Amino acid sequence: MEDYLSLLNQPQKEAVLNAEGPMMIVAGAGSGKTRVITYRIAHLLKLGVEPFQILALTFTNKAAKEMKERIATIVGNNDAKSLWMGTFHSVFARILRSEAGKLGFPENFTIYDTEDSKSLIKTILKEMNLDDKVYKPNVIYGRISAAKNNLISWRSYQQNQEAALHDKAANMPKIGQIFEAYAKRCFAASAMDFDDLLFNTNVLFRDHPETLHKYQQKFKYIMVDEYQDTNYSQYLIVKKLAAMYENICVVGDDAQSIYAFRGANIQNILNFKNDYPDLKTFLLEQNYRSTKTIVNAANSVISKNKDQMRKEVWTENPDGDKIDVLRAFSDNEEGQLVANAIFRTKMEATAFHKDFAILYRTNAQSRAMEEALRKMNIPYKIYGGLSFYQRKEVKDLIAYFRLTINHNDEEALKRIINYPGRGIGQTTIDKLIISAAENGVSLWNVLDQPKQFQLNVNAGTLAKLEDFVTLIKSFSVVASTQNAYDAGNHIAVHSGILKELYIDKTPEGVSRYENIQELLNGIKEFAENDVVNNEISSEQSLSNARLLKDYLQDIALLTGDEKEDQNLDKVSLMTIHAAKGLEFKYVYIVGLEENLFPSQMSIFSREDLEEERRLFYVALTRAEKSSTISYSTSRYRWGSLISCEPSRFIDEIDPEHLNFKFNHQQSFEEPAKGWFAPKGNSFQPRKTGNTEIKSSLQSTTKSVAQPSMPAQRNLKRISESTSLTSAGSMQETGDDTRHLKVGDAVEHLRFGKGRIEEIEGSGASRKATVLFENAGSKQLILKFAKLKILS
DNA sequence: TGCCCGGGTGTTTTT
DNA sequence: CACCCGGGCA
Repeated sequence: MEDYLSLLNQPQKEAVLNAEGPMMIVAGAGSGKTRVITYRIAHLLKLGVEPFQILALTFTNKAAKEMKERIATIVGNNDAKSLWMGTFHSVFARILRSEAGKLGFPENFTIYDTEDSKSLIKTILKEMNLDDKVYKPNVIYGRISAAKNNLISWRSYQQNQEAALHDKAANMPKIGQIFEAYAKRCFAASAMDFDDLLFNTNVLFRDHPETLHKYQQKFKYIMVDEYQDTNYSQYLIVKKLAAMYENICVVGDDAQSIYAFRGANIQNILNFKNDYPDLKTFLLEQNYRSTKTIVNAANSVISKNKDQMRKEVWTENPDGDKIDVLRAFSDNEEGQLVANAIFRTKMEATAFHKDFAILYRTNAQSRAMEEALRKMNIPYKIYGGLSFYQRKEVKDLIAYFRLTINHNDEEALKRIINYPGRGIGQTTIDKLIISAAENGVSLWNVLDQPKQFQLNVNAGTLAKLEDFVTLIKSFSVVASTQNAYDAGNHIAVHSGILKELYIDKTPEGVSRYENIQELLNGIKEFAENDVVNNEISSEQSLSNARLLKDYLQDIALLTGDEKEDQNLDKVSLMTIHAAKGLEFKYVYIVGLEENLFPSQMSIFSREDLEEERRLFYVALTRAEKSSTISYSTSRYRWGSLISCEPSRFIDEIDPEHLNFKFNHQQSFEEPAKGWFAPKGNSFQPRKTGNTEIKSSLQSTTKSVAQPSMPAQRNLKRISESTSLTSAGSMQETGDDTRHLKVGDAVEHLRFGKGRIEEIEGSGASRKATVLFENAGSKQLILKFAKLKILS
């Protein structure tokens, strides 16, 4: 710890030594940001600051964990553990727990994840008799989330002209009322969603100045990492907490702001100096990670952005290789090209698999990459996607835990009241929900005292409900008297979940059973660990055992598989967002196509496009030795083949850094001109061609094999493994409907004879409105409808 | 009450 | 294409 200053360059050193007052560290990509933060904390401790007086906020659990570990190696485990370091959400969830009473919440409140939130919204829509085709739960969730991130309560939302106009224009004028119902239901369920954790922290600090004061005094030194990604709600929390000492240090890079879509406000960092006139700014511009080629290429891209702080990232590292640009003719071929390149590079450079990463814009792109890697026996690991805690069986058991700890947890209750099946059907649940809503109480309240809340069910059902209540109550007793593992195990057994999964001997069922075992193992590990010491936690007042409720708090905000072994020698696959903060020797950025990267959602506004460009900047700068980019001229999207154009971002790289490699040995010949649909249009089916054969094969196999095939799963396997040479023509699936026009007579397998009234769309999404003689008017997607043409 | 089928819909990105 | 949902049927 003594000689850490010698490891730092001049601006880094200055930033580390500057302990007091407001400061901003603008850290270019690869400029040693984490090193500066960790050493700065070490330095504060050396100056005599107590670890529990330091608050360090990050955006991901991963970043927090990493930083804690690095600090531990410098200052030792004990000090590192006493630091208040974590994500915004986890730190303020912890504070909210100890202050919950002030907001009318119990200390054991539940944290709703996105799935819970959307499910609650759906329930509310049903109750309000709103069509979820018009009121899309996703959109509503987004609106409510955005409002909360801007500290707009449901009350102010309802009075907000702008919001009203927006919702009216979107044909959803009742979002304000849904918001209100949602907020009240969360409260009744003793639950907070992700945004509530920040929103309610703001409420706490606004309505309870003495509480705010307490934390202002406690946190003498505050650091915020990735400050460019803060939203208004987070911004205000930080500002209030720092108001007393103004020992606030924010670290970030405006060029790497990539979370505006979820409310992050890049202006927070661009305008930071307005809040603190005597702000000191430290610029970290020397890059230690990447080659000159990569640094300069990234600079040439980001210089196209208007909203940015002026800075010049540079490096003393060698020039390195140029950036290879690969072109493929299909998404599958793109996977092959990338897998081949990885294979070759690994051989030539004697590198490890873990030195490689494949980065993409959307998760859907991982499939083609996976397939190609698997074919070449290259081990890989996908980050993101469904995490362990989001699997159905894991969520089911955790729902039991949640309900055990917080009886009011509506989403947990709905999830398990009839799982495993105990004869409590949808009708009964609907009655429960209605009764609860009418009386303004939680579902549990109704369950617990059905007579008092006029629950109208027959005696048999009532007995089943009573059994369920008794079961959960018995779990609560166990959970408060036994440690987390014993309680968890007890619940897994007596809920019937373990048995249910044990009986299922399909591969999926076995895997589910194993997942439950793994979850229980995790709890065991947790229960056997020492209680972490911190002075606000309520844990101390209880015995030393770690209880189930402690476990729940621990995992509520975990997303990824945290305990993933970093030493596995595997190629990493992840979205660019997930790659932020990471580095790899060799990086492959795939899918550089217009409407994919940049995303089609972003190309209408400069701000959105600039965010995409920053995303590309982040991707490029992950690489140490080399970056490779690839694109495909066609790709499957929404089930149909579309043609693609290379991304504008390729053109934005200074061409002196690029090396176009367009050789094609391993795939089919370049198709003749006109094979693909003209620009922007969907691919028009033809009778020959790789992709077309494949899709008609699938429908053929399906219609032939269906009667004798028990499970759909088997069908899929067959269509995948059957040789392409056996492909049939399109005849069996219906006539060629490409020249179909209004007025034509057609026949449908199920609806019978009818006449075309209207045709819209093109390619795979081409739809026809058909008036059938007996079945009325239907809208059909021609690709799937299998119409027979009669006239 | 649970399964099968067809239709409809959706893809940014995450705590 | 893959997933979800609702309707129809056993």
